[in-house]
Amino acid sequence: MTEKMSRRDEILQAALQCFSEAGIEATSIEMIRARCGASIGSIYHHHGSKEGIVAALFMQAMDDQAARLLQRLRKAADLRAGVREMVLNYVEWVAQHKEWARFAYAARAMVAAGPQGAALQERNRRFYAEVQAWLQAHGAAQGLRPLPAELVLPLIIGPAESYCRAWIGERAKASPARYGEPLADAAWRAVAADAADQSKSASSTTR
Amino acid sequence: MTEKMSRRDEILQAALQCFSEAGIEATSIEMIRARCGASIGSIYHHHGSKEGIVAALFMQAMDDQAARLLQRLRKAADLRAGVREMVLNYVEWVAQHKEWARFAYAARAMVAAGPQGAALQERNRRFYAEVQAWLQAHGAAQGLRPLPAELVLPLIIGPAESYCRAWIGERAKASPARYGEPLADAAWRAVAADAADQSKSASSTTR
Amino acid sequence: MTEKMSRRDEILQAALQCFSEAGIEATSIEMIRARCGASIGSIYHHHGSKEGIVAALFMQAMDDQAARLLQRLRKAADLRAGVREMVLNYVEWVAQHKEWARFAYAARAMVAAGPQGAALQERNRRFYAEVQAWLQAHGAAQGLRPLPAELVLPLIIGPAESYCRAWIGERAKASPARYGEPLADAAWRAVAADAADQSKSASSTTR
Amino acid sequence: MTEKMSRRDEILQAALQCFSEAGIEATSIEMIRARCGASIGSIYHHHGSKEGIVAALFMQAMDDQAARLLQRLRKAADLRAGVREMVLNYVEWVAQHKEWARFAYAARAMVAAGPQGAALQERNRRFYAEVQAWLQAHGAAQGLRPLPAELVLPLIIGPAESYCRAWIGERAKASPARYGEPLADAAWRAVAADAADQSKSASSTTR
DNA sequence: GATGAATGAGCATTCATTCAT
DNA sequence: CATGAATGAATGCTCATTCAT
Repeated sequence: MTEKMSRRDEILQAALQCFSEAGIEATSIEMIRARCGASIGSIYHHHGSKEGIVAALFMQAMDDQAARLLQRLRKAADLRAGVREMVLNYVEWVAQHKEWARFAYAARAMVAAGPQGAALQERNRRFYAEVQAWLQAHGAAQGLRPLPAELVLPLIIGPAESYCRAWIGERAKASPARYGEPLADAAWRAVAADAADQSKSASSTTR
Repeated sequence: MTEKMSRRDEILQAALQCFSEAGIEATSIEMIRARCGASIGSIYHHHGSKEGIVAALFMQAMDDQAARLLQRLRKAADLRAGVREMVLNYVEWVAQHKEWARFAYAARAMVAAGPQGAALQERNRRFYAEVQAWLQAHGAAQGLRPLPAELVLPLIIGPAESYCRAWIGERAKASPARYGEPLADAAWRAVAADAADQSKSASSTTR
Repeated sequence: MTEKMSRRDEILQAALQCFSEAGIEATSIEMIRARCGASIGSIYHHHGSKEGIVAALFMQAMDDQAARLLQRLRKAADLRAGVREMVLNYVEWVAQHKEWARFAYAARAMVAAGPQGAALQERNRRFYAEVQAWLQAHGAAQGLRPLPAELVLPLIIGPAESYCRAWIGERAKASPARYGEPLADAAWRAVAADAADQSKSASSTTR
Repeated sequence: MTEKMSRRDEILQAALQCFSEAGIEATSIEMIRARCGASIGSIYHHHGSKEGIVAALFMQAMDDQAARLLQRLRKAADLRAGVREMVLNYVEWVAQHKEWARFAYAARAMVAAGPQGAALQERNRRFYAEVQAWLQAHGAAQGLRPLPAELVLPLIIGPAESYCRAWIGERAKASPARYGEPLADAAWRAVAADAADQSKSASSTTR
């Protein structure tokens, strides 16, 4: 399994480790080369530039996270379960990919400002649309309190993200995976419609 | 007002603008020099290194934000009001200091990893202790639901931070200041004890 | 001859000329680059640092001098001839390589204090051991007066070195090569056993 | 005694320690300032430039050494005693002033190349003239073997200098002061007229 | 005599990238 | 596809020196 990785992916993995240890800017191509054993020329052949490596790793991270979420949403019964999956998926992904997550937090601004910025924007647009579609299809109109659209995801993911950043930065000890449930509960309380309506909407998403 | 600024502070202001426009790594000392008119030697005389400039600006940001919050907390009547002030202070500070906030988000990891890392940690420790003390003094034991301590601040600030980061990164349009109330409400719902207990504890916090 | 020199050696030759003309500290990488036509990157590619250039040049000088001496010693018939070769080899090498010698006098302290210091010490240890072995094999026990071991080489080479330094520093006019014989005679008088024993030991060293 | 040192001399002593520890080029004015407590302005007031400090320290060293030698020569009975004093004075001075000696070896080239170069040359000329005069006055014409003038001092001092340099560079362990007598004996053998004449000339310097 | 903020030319070194083999 | 020598612009930083107070 691990034995068969393409040269291209070996380079990405070496780069990820370097980025995580030293930071993106402080990592030189030479450091990546020393780690994966490839030649400088080979690295450029496969990725074009340092920025290309960063963008590829970042896009892979976003895609991996999104694919897992959409899969989990498909199995979620109702709105509350869906919100729960969003939070759990987030904390579990970060907990399972600490280095990759550290890199992703640091790389977003860089990728957004680079030549892949437009592609990233488009990717995000599509992903958010899918999530919105799922929410609407599961009764968001009644189940969620009326909120500015751009506030919904921050309310759901914000606390999880905030804790994960603290964990990544060694300012919090416990793995985010341990706090999935309380974070999911809080997310639901943050966005759910008033208590009176919640039981109704949660039980009958079709209406 | 602007007329009377020390050479030291002129340098910091010029650096902040450069950092915000080009990013910290992409800003050279020469760019800062060109902006504030000081000599390279003077910059080093006052700040020692580029890292020293970053650390000074970051510490000032943290201190400014913390000082404002502690002042507002002094006027907050009860637990709910205190939580609200935390959120409002956060979004308002970011809205009023967009460049400084952008810089702060980018600089934290750098400062934490640098020679000022220990000083930052100690500063944070003291600040969190003050906030915790305020919360305890205002009935957190009954008014807040039982939660891991390291989760409380992420739950309160997380959504605000998440939205602010989106705004800073031009992924959200409206000023965070406009969403203070809904974010404060959500924060309260995330951490408040169950409705039944809330009225009790809220009324009993005043003494 | 000059046509076929590796880029690495071209850089060393250019550096030697710069060091000799301006001094080691006063020579900048840019000066070396201008002289040999290589790029800055190429210089660093081949030598790692300015200190690396100095160390390489110094080690080459020591090796060149040592190799020549050991070759001459092989042809020396007896103890007196060997001492004579040591002195002659020293003054002739300096006379033939004035720039290299000037550099070597200036560089020793620097190399000894640098990362190559240990390598230099080991190299010297081996060289002195070879010389001592030659002396012992040629009857040093009887032919030389009893002297502290660490005094033998200073007694033999000291006057030659002292004069060479004066010549290099333009405080003496005549080429050291012209004074080989009187310096060799003096060296022998300095270390040879008393006259009565000298003839004996000198005649018995041949086998 | 030590309590009463002029600010000027305090600076020189601090500079000497810095030079000895870090090397002349690697010592900055700031390092000297930190060591002696004077201000940068004060250092420049007293010595004009870094080169001025080096020149002052070097000239003091030469003067100190020369004054001590001339005093000892006044008490020397004959030629051999004079040669002995030259060697003993040299090794004892170095042994007693290790830092100063280390500095002097490193500084000579620098001072000779600087604006004080002419002054140094003139100083040396006068000193050598005095030594030559003493030698002539004590029968050098008969007592010393016929040698090129520029070889006499290297022959006398060379071995001592060579050993002292090794000691300063930590390549020899024993204090040069311990080897005064063997070095003085060797010096005499190196320059003295043939054995037959030696007793004569040594016993009757006036003829 | 003393002070130390200000100056700015100059330096060693790094590093992403290219390209001939 | 792979290699690694070559490139050279750009950077953070040092440090001797000046000068107004």
